[in-house]
Amino acid sequence: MGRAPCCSKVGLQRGPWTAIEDTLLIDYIRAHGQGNWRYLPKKAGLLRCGKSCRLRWMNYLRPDIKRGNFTADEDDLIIRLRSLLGNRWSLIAGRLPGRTDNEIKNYWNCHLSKRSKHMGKTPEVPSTINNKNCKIYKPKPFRLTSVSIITRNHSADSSISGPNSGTATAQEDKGSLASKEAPGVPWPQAGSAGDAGGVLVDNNEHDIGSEPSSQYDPKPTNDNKFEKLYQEYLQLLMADDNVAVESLSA
DNA sequence: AACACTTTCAACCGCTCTGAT
DNA sequence: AATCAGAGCGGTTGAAAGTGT
Repeated sequence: MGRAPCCSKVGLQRGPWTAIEDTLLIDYIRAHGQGNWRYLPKKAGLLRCGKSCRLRWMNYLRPDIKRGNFTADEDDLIIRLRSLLGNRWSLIAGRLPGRTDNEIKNYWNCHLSKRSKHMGKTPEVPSTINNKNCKIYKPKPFRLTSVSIITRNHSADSSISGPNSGTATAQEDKGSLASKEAPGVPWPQAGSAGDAGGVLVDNNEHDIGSEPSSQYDPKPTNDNKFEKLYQEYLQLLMADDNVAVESLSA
């Protein structure tokens, strides 16, 4: 499945972005919304490849990005989530409003990984996590299709993924900014599109969920069953500190 | 003040995914 | 079924900033 590079590097600007470039990108996205990254730079008058534009927007220019130091709570959450999810930074970012996967990844590499070592905790991901009646297998990341968007709060119409969800599908991205950041839909009330992962099994090791068959399996075999299990998984993830504690001490 | 070393983080790269044709 | 375009993810890089000597 060979394909050409995302852009011809000839004549394209690289390296740090200038204020003028930032302004061009912001203005364009404000007017036309994000998506179509391949053609966006041309239309916006930028000598950048689409990939570079997307990265700049996602990691730096987006209005909802939170700046400043990580709080102790965020530190704790990152450590716990990483112990559960591994280096799935986009999934982790989906649970930290205003933080980007890149930022969290950098923060982990610079601060938290060292701290974890100092504390004598092994940040490595356990193969399984025991909890009461079920285990959660280390989830494999997969991109979520529009079919499998499942919200954290069960609301029927809240299938709007947070703007922080780096795993939104191309289809979702083609929606306007306005639709994603609509008033009254405060991020992050809905589950991040990318954070649907994990497989639940019962104590007899029966797979009661749907083991993704490939690294990015987007299609649960049974939507209702999957949704129920996924909600359980989310509850465990969000509410049960023991999960993180056990996983760290495993 | 000047230099060396370390840390931080924005940006890039390569890969794999989904959806359309 | 095969191919391609568009997109997202995670690992890595390297320049700038910070710190120590």
